[in-house]
Amino acid sequence: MSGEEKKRIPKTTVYRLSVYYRALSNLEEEGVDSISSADLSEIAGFSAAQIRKDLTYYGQFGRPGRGYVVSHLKSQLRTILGIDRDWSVALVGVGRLGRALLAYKGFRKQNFIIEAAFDNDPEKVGKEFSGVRVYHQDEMDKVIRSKKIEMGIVTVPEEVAEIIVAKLIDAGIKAILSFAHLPSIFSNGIKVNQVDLSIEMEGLSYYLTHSK
Amino acid sequence: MSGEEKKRIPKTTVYRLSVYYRALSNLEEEGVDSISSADLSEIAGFSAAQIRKDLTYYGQFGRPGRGYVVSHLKSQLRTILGIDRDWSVALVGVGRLGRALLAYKGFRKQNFIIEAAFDNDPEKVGKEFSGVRVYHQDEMDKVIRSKKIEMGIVTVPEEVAEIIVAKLIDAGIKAILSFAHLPSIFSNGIKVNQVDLSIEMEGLSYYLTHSK
DNA sequence: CTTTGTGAAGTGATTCACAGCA
DNA sequence: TGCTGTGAATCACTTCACAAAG
Repeated sequence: MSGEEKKRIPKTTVYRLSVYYRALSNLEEEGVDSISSADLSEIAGFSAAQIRKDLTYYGQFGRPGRGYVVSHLKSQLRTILGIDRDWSVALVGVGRLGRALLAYKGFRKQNFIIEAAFDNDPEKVGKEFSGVRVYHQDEMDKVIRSKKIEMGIVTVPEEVAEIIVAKLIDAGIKAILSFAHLPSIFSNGIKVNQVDLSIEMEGLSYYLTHSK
Repeated sequence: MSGEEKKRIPKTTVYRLSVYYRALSNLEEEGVDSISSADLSEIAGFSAAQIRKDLTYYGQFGRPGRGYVVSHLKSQLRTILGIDRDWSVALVGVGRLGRALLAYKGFRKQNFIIEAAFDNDPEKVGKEFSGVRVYHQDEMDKVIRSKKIEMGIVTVPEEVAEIIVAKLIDAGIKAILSFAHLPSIFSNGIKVNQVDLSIEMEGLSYYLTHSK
């Protein structure tokens, strides 16, 4: 009754917002405090009209004759993109790649906080890697629910990836980043992001990672 | 004079072909040898008409009344997607994440062969990790050219990522997968894939990884 | 004068629906 | 009968162009 949508937002708009966000972050570091859609267009690689249209789906952030205030627009985009808060994450599979990702600072920088890791190797259970405690896989459901974890990173061998993903979904997780191949479809509306090197060169071009 | 295009192929078609390819791989493992666009639609999550349209941009692979032969279509897609041959890859930054990726078997499975690694730490130069020789970063240009390497994986700290990417481009590399944040635009027509955790949940949805 | 925000126009992508083949 | 391949129709997205605001 109340939540009425105004306009149809194109599917690719949110992706472009993330590009604008990154461009603005760079501009802010360079000390630029205001920018026009025309100038942002040069940096972000989308047309000025496109940028203005994308932004006005969410509000009026600019001022005619002046352009957009970098810090203000950036913070608006943080809210729109949902990166204005922390996301709690669990990592399953504390192998070589798993441990590297636990140590990888990039996640934390983007407000993804890894709260727990899981493995079925008794050697690893109870230990900490990069400050993250490893639990046994049997405890997945319990720990994920009690810590209210929202997202899972899957770095287990391909053979078991599908089972792990099913377990994560059962535990109520809302998004998954998988480094193993998975069947394309999980029905429950869960998004599985698959990190999967594909090709983006010589005229060929498809997404290296995609989401369904 | 000779290379005349027939039809305009939508930008997202190639991405969808990669989804079809993965679905077909699973079907082949399950012993399915023939499938209709309607059934593939169920698995791949795109409409049957969409699937037929996408495929006919590249040829006529099906038979009326019968559908598509899984093994045949799969091999056609391999060719279209450019994954019917090996791609030679260099990895720059033999840190924790770099070594994990060197050990990661997923790349080789997709015909990405890591031919060389680079680091500026004298301790690492000359050593091998997972069978890959580490060279000094000063040798990047020479090694990449002599081994005819086409793609680079960047796992260096964020501060130097931009310089490394510039060097790779100078060395003639055609595609880059970067785990560090980078400015949005590299002009030379090089594709930079940035692995960059973003959000794909609760109505929010943008690409975890994107390419420009 | 500069630049936003936005309806209208134009372009591009998807779905429809069916002729034709197996 | 079953299903592909494809023009035509529909739907979605982007660009144009300009009124209004600073």
